[in-house]
Parts: sequence; C-alpha cells; structure tokens
Amino acid sequence: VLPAPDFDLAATLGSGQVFHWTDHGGVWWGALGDKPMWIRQDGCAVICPAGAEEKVRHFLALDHDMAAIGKSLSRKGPALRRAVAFAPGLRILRQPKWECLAGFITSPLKQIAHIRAISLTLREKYGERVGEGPDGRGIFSYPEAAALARAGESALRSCKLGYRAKGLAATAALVADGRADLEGWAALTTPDLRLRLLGLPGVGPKIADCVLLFAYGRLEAFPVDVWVSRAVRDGYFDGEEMSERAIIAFAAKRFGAYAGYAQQYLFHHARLHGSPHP
DNA sequence: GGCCAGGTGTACC
DNA sequence: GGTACACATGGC
Repeated sequence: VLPAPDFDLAATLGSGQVFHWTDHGGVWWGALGDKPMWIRQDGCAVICPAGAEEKVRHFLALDHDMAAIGKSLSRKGPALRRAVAFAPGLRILRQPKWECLAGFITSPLKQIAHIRAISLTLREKYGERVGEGPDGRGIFSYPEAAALARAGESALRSCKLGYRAKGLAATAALVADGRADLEGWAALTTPDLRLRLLGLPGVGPKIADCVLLFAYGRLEAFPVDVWVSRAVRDGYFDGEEMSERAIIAFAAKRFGAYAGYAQQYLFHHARLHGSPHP
C-alpha cells in the first residue's frame, strides 16, 4: 500500500502515455519492465504486489509535488485551468526508455487504440511471456531492441505498423548494438538529449519530446500533436494558425519548467472532453 | 467513402 | 529557417 494523494490511476494509465496497461474491473494489469504487475487505487492509496512498492512508486511518479504543479499551472490561463480541473490527479509517468521510444515510433498518424493494438501484438510475437492476467491471457514484456532488430522491417510491417516499421527496425538496430545508448544518454542536458533522439530514424520533434517527458522525466518538454496544437491555438490565440515551433516556444515561455504537465492536461482534456472543432 | 488519427522524411526553395 | 507531399492502417 502506497500513499497517493492527488492521484488518479485511471487517468494516468489511460491518457496515452503508455499503450498496454489494461483495466480489469478497477485493477490495471501490465508489465513493468520484465515483471508482471497489477496496480489498483483505493482512495488516496495505491495497492500493488508486496515488494513492488518502490518500483511502482517510481513508475507512477508518486513523488511529484502535484499540489505545487497544479497550483502553478492553474494560474496560466482559463484553458489550462479547466484542463487541470478535469483530471487533477493525472501524472507524468517514468517509463522504461526503450519501451517508451519504440511505442511512440509506432504512433504517427494513428489513434491510441491502434497504437495499443500494435504494442500488444509486438509483445506477444517478440516479447517474453512473464505472467498471466486475470482473464487467463498472458502478460508479455516489451520486446528487447535486439529482438525487433532481428525481426526486421518486413516482419514488423506484417504487425500492421505500415511505413513506421522502417524507423522502428532501424532504431532498434542502433539501440541493440549500443550506438544509441538510451541509458547513458540520461546524463545529457535536455537540449543535447533531444538532439540525440532526433537523430534516430522515425523520431521527429514530437516523438523526441514525448520520450524526453515520459521516459527521461524532463518535465519541461512539450510534445505538440494535433490535439495539443488545437488546444493551445484555441485556448491562447483565438484559433489562429501557428507553426509547431511557435507553439513550443510559447509553451516554454508561458508554462516553464512544468510545460510537460501542462501539455498532458491539455491533451487529456481535449481528447476526452470533446474538441470544439467538429 | 471521405476524414481523421499523440508526424516524419524528403525534396525543394 | 519554411512549405508540399507521400506514407499504411483502422475507426467513425
């Protein structure tokens, strides 16, 4: 049992940061790295298997000071204030790096439901069966980079990845042979780390910022996708057209060190609360 | 059936 | 620096 004030498990695991956790009657099942895991919330407490508390606490970022973050961001305009109020317990997770990077490489121009389906398929085909869920189906770890590199582009294409298979296979090869040292890169400054990520096949500014935010804990990163772009333009610029660069620059200036949290609140609210655009 | 989805790479200027 | 276009697949 972990104390978890200002925390919302369903919003956190269901807000498009991770792509394989599954809700079975209030208990969320998945793999945390190579360990099978279940997590549930009971009021201001989080419950998980005995012995896994520290790992789960780290993954869920229960140490983030949500009172301070929420208070700071709620002062930055009515659009963000509404978004924070919609799901104040939403957290930015600390995900395993390769799994996060690979997951987002499969994401461009896809809906979250389909990204989920791809993640589950890759796990079953190329990951390890590490446990069993409540429905009797296996729980699988995310495939090692070497396993996806070995599979190759054409095999990955058959997992409904489409053109994204090329980038995933190429980046997997770089990670597998150490030319891309995801763990070692954690020591880099955020601008340097971002440049490294941008050098990987299939990774542009949006995915680089997702990985900075969801795997490296760089809370100032501000991934701009179609939802966030609309939310910023509608909420702060009367809907006017803006380049992605301009939106990122605005977010850095306006939202500062917690821009990543602002982003996730805006994204979650826009996606689930209905967009003003038809 | 057309439009949209957590965009990126390439070819231009 | 910006802009235009191709790119796989599935839900609605």
